[in-house]
Amino acid sequence: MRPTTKDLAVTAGVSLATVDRVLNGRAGVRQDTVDRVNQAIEKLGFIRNLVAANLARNKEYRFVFLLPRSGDQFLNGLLNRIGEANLAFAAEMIRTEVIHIPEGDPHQIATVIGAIDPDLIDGVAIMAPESPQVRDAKARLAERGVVTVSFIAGQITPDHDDFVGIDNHAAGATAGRLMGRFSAPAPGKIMVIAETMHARDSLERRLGFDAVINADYPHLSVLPSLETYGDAERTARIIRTGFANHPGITGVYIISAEARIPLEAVTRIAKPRLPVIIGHERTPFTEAALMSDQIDALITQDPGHLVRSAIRILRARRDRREILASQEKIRIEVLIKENL
Amino acid sequence: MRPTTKDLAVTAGVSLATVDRVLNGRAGVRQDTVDRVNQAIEKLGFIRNLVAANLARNKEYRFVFLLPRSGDQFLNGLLNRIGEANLAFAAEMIRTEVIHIPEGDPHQIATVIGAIDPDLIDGVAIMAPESPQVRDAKARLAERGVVTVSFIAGQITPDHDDFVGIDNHAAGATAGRLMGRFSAPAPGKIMVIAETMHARDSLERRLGFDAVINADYPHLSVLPSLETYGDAERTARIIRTGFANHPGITGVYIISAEARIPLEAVTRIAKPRLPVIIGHERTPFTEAALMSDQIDALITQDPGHLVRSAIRILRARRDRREILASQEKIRIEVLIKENL
DNA sequence: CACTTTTTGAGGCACGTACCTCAAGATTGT
DNA sequence: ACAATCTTGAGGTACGTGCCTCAAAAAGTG
Repeated sequence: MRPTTKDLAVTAGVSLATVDRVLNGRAGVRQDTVDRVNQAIEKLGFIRNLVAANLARNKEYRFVFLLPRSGDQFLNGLLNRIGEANLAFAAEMIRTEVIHIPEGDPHQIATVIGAIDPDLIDGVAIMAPESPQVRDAKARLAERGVVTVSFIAGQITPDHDDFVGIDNHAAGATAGRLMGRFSAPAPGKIMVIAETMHARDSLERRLGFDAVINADYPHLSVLPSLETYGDAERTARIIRTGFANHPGITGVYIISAEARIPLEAVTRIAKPRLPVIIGHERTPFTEAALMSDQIDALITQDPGHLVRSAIRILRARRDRREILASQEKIRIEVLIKENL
Repeated sequence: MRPTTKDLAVTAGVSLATVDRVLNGRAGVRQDTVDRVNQAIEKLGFIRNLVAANLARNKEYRFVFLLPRSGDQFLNGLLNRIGEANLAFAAEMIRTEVIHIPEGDPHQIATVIGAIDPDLIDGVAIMAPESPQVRDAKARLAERGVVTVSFIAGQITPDHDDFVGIDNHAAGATAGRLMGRFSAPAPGKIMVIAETMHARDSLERRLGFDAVINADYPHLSVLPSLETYGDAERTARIIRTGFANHPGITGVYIISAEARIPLEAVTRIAKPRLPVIIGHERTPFTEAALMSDQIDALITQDPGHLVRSAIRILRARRDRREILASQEKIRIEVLIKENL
């Protein structure tokens, strides 16, 4: 049988009350008594029964995902996964909700973060671009006892806050490697399309991409990034101009999470179909594009894994428990038609 | 607050005892009473508090992984992950152990499975090649109340048993696609190396691989599979012979989970380094090979995910609970240097 | 020494569910 | 209408831990 607090008490030669004081870090226990209890823990291999502990606390974990409002397919996928996770974790007394934050304005985002009530919320997963305001708001939240994680986007991890998401430099490098290997060994130009290059994520992906291409595929030249600002008309215009100005384009790399608008434009404009097209994230649209050979590869991160990982980390931090790092590492996945 | 059994009793107009009878499927309750309780469950959105339920049952889940004895790196990785999972799941009253089974002989494997004591073990994850003996042994185990999953290798999923692992046909097809795209658009021969082609996994991978190559890369021809039987000397010999007999080999596909022996032989024998080498599974050796450009891509399945998924499925089946399918789908991962 | 302060023990109630017993009520068959 | 059977209620104990109170013991103070 697993040792219980009772066994601990007997082994350490103290009472249950003292064991409880030590286990929960309450004051008023002499150091050598603390040591005796810890030795007993060691000796018996005692593991606190979280099941019972949570029951006794009658605790419910209340977590919030702060996500941008935009309704693109990647975000919709995330929302679905959060809904699923809410069901799956219900049996473990974890409840999650989503709060949508206005895009762009760091002050507004900081305001929303500041409005989190520590009495109602235990932890927050924040998906927001890096900014001093957000950083400060998170720090204040942490002081008030709410744990936070940076979700997909956001800060370079400071020590007191975990990051859930992929290494975007490596993701870009992965795209670069595939672009290089999929391309013919002949000169060609690569068009790069992003929603905006003001986001750290896009920048890092671009850097990773360029690093690989420049190092190993010098016959390919990467054009300056085109920015769509999420606007379909603008996208069509700049892509059309791009192809007009740069004959010899053999590949396209779509950096942003919403590949639909750029890919549709490229498919319409570039005839015949370019040798290599690579994008990011799995959505109903990109999946279909992969199946119908409109795109060659996708670099993705699993939204379900992202969501569950964020929840697990929030809970672990809340309980001041260690996390199983290998489980929480978000993989950069390569998707082609065959392993969809 | 979450509704409890007490709320259920009040809403349904019955006693706690009756609620308990319905919830746990005990006999002796009239159908319309059952319906009333179920309506109350529906109405309140009652979710059984597993935390409390497991505590009350004072149950410990005892699961076993039946793994081949062989000490290759992939298996070692699995063992490590099982150890980790054992720690991570300890707080949830789940204990796992590993039993090694003799390789090869279906009768012996069936004997080991038959020796599982239903009073000591709640569930078993079995990694063993398909065979009638094993199938029967699993069926008998199921009758005695032990849940099972096929782990990585094994049976085509019958209805009463889950499969944890990747679709090997798709995995082979993925390898084929990468081989095709990474290769120059010129005639070439592909050497295929497997430990044995008697295992269903290898066969399926080969079929998937061939399907893609034949369909889309007719300039490549895939040679008959070489079988190493895990023997280093034999491996070196047949590979040497292979290269001697077939000039114009431009790629190698290593099917089996243990890529070390074949890859070392290929690296030693094929000079200059072949244009494309593709293998399976992430191990310390293949990781290093990827980093040092001895191999171009790996098709992998995450051992940690495999182990945790098997455990979650065993627990869910044990509790007669549904699983979250999207979480348990094992992805076919593509690993290159950049997304290691 | 008496006195204060700190440390410890003993015990109890709570969390939500499982599982048990016993008796009372309802329903059935004759 | 009777007994036999089925169904339900009431109440209890248990799981392992958290958290509380009160008193007793130990340690430290002057």
